[in-house]
Amino acid sequence: MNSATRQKIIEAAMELFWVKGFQSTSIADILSRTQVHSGSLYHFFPGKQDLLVAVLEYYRDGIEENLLAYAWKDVDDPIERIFALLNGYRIMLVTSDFAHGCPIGNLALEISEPDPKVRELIAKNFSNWVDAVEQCLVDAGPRLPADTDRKALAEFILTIMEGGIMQARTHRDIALFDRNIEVLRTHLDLLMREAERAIA
Amino acid sequence: MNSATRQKIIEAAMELFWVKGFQSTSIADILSRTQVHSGSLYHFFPGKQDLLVAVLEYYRDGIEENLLAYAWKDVDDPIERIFALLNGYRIMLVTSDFAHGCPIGNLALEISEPDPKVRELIAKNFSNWVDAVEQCLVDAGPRLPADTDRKALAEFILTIMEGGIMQARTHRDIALFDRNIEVLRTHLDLLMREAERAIA
DNA sequence: GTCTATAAGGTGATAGAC
DNA sequence: GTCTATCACCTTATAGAC
Repeated sequence: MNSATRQKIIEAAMELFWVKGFQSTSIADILSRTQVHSGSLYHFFPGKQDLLVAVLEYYRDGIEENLLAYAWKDVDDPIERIFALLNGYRIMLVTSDFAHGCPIGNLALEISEPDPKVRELIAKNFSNWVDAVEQCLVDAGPRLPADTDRKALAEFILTIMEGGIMQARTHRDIALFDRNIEVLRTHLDLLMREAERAIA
Repeated sequence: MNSATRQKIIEAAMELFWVKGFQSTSIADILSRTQVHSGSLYHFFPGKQDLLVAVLEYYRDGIEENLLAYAWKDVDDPIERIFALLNGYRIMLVTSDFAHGCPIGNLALEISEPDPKVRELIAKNFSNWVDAVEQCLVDAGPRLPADTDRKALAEFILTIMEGGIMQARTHRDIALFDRNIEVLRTHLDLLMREAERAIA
């Protein structure tokens, strides 16, 4: 069942979990931001954990239209799509003055003893992201060496995004992120050069 | 000023922050684990934040003897020292059944509005780690291309460590970490091959 | 430096009228 | 579905004797 109130709660919780984290966001924070009252919130969500689950489901269901469609609307080249996606996170870091990191990555490290449902939803969010990047690498076809493990490389790219955000936020310096992306660029260039050599 | 009680508190807090996170660790948790009473704890640490600062200073001051000396005691080759260091985190993940991630990385993402002292200490812990890896890359000398930015590459390696741990913990599957390290290995191999070609 | 007792406020969650 | 009122608990932190 869906309703405007329910949706409003999810979106407020999403924003607050993103910026403050799950533990540091109180139910009172969400109530005051939404102008919803406690009774309504608990009508939709039996507990705070259930709200977290709903937020993670919302991310999971929206990756295509909220993230990928936006990042890729002007980019067709599969390799450049990867960098366009990464650049989306860069813009988010800069425009939020480092308040917004990766919402999933934050939760992944914060939730130490997650109930299985939460952990699996975080994992699913990661693997959907990895699948999308893997598809780019598959679409790059013979530009990469034939024996390149494209899934492993896609996981590697998620790792770089997460680690790059972590370092950039900690130092409050986007150059950390940029240098990480540059090294990734070097790596892909080296792979593509290898592939060219194999053909020649 | 230092005392056995103070040290006992720091070590308990370190372990608890590591496993449960900072917010989720209560003062009562620390008191019950140490058998110290509230009055003593607040005698040494005016507030919970000050305890966090002390823990981060403890990490910062111990990186050489608690982390590097151990990881490198049987390894001299500078490139292999990097993989030995990374393997230390791998062992930690496996032996703790994914309870222990990177203590600094966890805090880096959990603390959203850190007071400046906390953020700077986290940054210092990161940069000390990066400096150590950078030194390995410098020591690798001509095995890497002359124009390789060794600082940027060291930052990249920290990123991979952090992102690899994040993914492995989320999926509760060490293979995620291993595949990340394998791609890094490929990257360094490609760089070393480039360097050889430049000489020839 | 350590102990006991306790304060002051925030937390997630509930009851029950409407 | 929404509102008000409120509970029971846990949190960080303090007071003051020893």
